[in-house]
Amino acid sequence: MNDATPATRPDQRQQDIRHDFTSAEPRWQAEWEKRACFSVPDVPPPEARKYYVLEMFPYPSGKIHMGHVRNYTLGDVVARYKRARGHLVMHPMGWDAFGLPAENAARERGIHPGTWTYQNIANMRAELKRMGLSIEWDREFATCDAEYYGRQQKLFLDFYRAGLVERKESWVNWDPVDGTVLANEQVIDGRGWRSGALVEKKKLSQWFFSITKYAPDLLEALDGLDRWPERVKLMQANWIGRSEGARVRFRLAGPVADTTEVEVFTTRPDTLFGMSFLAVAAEHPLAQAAAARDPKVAEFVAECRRMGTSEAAIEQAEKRGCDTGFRVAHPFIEGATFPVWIANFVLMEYGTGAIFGCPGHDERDFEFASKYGLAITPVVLPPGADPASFTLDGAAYTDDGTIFNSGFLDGLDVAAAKRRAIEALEAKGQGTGVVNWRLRDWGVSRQRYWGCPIPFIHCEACGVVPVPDDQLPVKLPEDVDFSKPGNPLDNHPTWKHVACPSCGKPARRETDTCDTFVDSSWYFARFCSPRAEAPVTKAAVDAWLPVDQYIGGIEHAILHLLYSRFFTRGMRDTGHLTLAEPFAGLFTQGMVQHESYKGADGRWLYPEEVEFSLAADGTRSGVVKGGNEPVTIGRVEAMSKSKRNTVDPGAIIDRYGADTARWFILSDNPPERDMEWTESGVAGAYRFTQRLYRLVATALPGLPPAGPVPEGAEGAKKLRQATHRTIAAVTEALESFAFNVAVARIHEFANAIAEAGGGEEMGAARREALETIARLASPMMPHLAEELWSLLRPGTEALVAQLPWPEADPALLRAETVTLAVQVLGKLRGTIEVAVDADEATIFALAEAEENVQRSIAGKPIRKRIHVPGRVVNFVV
RNA sequence: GGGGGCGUGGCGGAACGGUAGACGCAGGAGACUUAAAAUCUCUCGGGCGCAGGCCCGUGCGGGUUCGAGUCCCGCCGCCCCCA
Repeated sequence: MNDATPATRPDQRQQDIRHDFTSAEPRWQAEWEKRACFSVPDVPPPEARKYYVLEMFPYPSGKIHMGHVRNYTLGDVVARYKRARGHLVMHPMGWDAFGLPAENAARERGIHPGTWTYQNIANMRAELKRMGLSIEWDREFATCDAEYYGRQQKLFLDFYRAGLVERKESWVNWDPVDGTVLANEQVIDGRGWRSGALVEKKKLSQWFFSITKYAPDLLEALDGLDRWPERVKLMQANWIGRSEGARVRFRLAGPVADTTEVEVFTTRPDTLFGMSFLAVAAEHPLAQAAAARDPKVAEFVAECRRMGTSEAAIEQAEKRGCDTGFRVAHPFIEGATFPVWIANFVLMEYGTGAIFGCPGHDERDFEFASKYGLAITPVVLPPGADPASFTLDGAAYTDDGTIFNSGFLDGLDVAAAKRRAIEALEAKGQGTGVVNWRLRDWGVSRQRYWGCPIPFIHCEACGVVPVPDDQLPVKLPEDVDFSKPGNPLDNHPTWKHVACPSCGKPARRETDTCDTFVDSSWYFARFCSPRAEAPVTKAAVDAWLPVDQYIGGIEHAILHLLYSRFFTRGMRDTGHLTLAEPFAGLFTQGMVQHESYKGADGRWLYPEEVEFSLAADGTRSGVVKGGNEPVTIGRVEAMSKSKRNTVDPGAIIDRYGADTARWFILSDNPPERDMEWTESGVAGAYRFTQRLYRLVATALPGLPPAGPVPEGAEGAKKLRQATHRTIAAVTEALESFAFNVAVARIHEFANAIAEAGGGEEMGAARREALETIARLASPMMPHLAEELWSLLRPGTEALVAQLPWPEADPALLRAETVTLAVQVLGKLRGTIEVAVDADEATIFALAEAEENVQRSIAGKPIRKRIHVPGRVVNFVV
């Protein structure tokens, strides 16, 4: 290769050798489909090693975006790799198809939500298919299919019968103009996002899944999820929010109406002796009682109500309070009483709506007590502090220490004092140790059309009656009117009027539909037997679940995953399946980002509207294409339609092909991080696909037929070692999701093949190398791999998609010699080449003799010799 | 405010406590072209030196170690989650 022959200009000829991805990619996609390469049975044979790969299914917005490309490429690499490793791989795809955008389209453009959704699905399916994903499309479904949501209704009813569903009153955001309930994110500055009307709080009867029943298990089981990212588990644990503490009953010094006690929840019963006040929420009965007899208190209570009630708002708001005039007795200190205040930072929804204040060891209490001149008594002594002289220095002390000023708790540490205090409370009958949870029950009622109808009927005589199983599915009506405000299901003239299944009298259908998080909480189970009569087939889910590798965005780290974990438990307890954890392995990918561009007038520009140029000093600038309007190159940020910094996957595939898009997306950086989509990066990936093709195509005439590789010349052995080391390295990289490293190793291997040249004696080793590189690249560039394979093995039956993964020959992984770094005092002074089995004395002698090492030692005595086999020699002088 | 994570060339990033910067992108020089594209070769952290080579360098300051990007302590900055 290096002995150039200018007269014939070999590269001139080579330039015409090009991989025509435009025809090749659809051809191989058709071939995979024809051979049903990716099909698996609902119930795998007992000897099969099953592997379930799943990416979070998309919302059918109409077009795929780069985030989808990244997500599905990652999953496809795993699926193809695991298949090659001999697993029976299930890799399905479906659509998270219910939700508000379809109703918005209906309102704005008069198109039916169903029509809009199924059109979008058709578009997106075609786009996904162009990516060459190894998906079993026969398992496809959309959550808006009656075949799907009907089974969901069956699960809903089973959960109801198992006591996992309840109906209770709850506050909602009500838009009085649109006549709809708004999600929190639809309320902007207290106004409805569409109508701009002031949102009101309204109490409605709503459906709830009793997720809190599983709170302890949902928390504890996180420990067993060893292939989940730690931070996701941490986020879930925080969300579930277990806190240990005590309920303490304080006797009122004088009864208030019929009330003689106030119950408080606290996580710090160890600090009870540091109490200086008791505080209740504005909605608390005691606050109401105080308000009733004192207009000033009433005014304060009303003020609290107007304030935001989110935890964040409360954290930031100034701590304010108002004395009720009531007093409570201390459970431990005989004869001591403390004032009862109303405080704006106490929440009625959390715990009991009342707290006891210990300003010495709680920051909020400290702030409150300081402001209103309430007593501050320290009862926890920091390590090393002197109890006689210790004072709090302008802040609460919240860390561990030794209890003092606390009677029978004195001398204990915080944890021990909590236990003792609870024992004492229980002995006196004034309290109990309890566990409190932050997790609330899951409200699933939505007052919308495009969702799964909740299968109940309201009867005046019989109350809430479940729809009998044989009347499922409760289908959405087709003829709906979106011109009126409110829920179209409720507005529908006939749909909701039905006979009560119990007494037969006229009754009314439930018009609420399910939160779309319900739809995505069990789709992974339905994929195992997507056409089954029951929601799932037990033999299928028991065999296929859990999902071995689940891949999706970090934005679903809490809700979707938690709800799915809940649903799986619910399905277990209603006999549908037998496991608790649906996702054994979880991988969360980063976002796809791009530079953003603005025109001279500040309008956002699409990347394809900008023409770039490079100045002599390396700075890049841009102008609007076809003119000279200057462009401001902005930050690299998440692709978004509003900033127009998007790249259309369809256009990329048109121009470079799916393999190039996949290769670039994998090569740029580790998949858990945010990646930057760059035009030059894609171009580089494209160059590599062509280079690989050329490497194979030009070598082809000189290759011997396929067969065993003989022991060859020295050069051949080097190439064979590179081949087998690359197999080992790529395998390891794929196993650990280091796809960018796998790509780098394949690049290096391509360089090694090119450098090895094409001498006659190299033939068999060269064939082995080229066949191997095609196969190693196949999970990432499946079409090109097939194309290369068909060149290398014309007429062969098997596709790369059907071949087993290459095996590295251990004999070729071993090296005869190894390069050791030689350091003097930890600084690199040279390297030596030694036989792998050389003894230490030989190695030290050789290292010491090295010219540059000699100079560094400079005749000084060597005090210590360190040898790390295969790595380094270090002399201490 | 609490919790978690991350800081390595111009850029994305490699690196079981053991030769920092693999691989790619961008850049530079050259070859082939009338030219461009494509392709190929060389170069590419900073400084000193004709060179052999030397010094500095993984956010900053300490520490542990024969040896620290990696481990420990304290800062600074950025990101995420819960508020």
